[in-house]
Amino acid sequence: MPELPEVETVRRDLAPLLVGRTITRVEQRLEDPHYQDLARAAGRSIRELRRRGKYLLADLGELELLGHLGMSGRMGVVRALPPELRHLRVVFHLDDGAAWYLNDPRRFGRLAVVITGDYAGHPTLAHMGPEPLGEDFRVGDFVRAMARPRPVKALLLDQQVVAGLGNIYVDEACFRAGVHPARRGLPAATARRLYRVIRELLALAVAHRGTTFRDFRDGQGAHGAYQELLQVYERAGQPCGRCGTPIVKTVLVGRGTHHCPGCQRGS
DNA sequence: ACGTGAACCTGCCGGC
DNA sequence: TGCCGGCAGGTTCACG
Repeated sequence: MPELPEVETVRRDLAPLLVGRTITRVEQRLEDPHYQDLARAAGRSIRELRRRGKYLLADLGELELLGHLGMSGRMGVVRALPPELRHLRVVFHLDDGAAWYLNDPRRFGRLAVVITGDYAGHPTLAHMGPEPLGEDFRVGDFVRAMARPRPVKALLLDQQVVAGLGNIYVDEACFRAGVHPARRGLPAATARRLYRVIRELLALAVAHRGTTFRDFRDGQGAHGAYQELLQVYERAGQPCGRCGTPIVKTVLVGRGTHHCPGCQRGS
């Protein structure tokens, strides 16, 4: 569940359970370079839980705990660890007796304790573009970025252009803006439309707690509702809600890509 | 320097 | 039923 709306949902759910707590013990269940210097978190208290793009950032004072869920990472805060979590990687035990865990079958997720603000070992975070729902996401910068001769899909997946978009929301944003994902060098008017769509789409998805696949539930037993609003993602063969043309699935920049041939022209 | 493709893992689903 | 290939919401590394 790891694009901006899903990570923001995790942040909002976990923050009240984590902020003000002290990490008493760090239990790393698997030796993996994806987990770095975690023992340094022991004895630290969590002052704030923030999000940057798809990263979670726990403020530990002079240190900072960076978290990324990868493709399959799930986090929760529980009184007792459920035995059905078959891929527990890391558990942070808290001073109130609760446990903050990362369960991650594919091990693409990352956790690292760093000096606050020192993202040298995390290039994506170090070069993260503007937050799409924030003030620093400027339409002028975005228009310039989208004028480059790369597929729109590649540019939107690039975290330096705008933070937090992934495969689902890129396809959905292209559909809503009527832009073919393989199109290159967008004119300014089209890029402006896409800019507006991205902000609206992500705000709506956050309000719906993101998109959940299959039967996933997070640590609180909740799940996202945005999947009911998906218009192209995972809808290959189904009629477009706008024009009725069947949605097509292709591969673009190495990712499964969904679009409506009727509404999205000009590849 | 920049861009694309493969690699990194495990689980699940559909087809034979 | 069982095996195999293909695919999955991301990032990073190796190449051209």
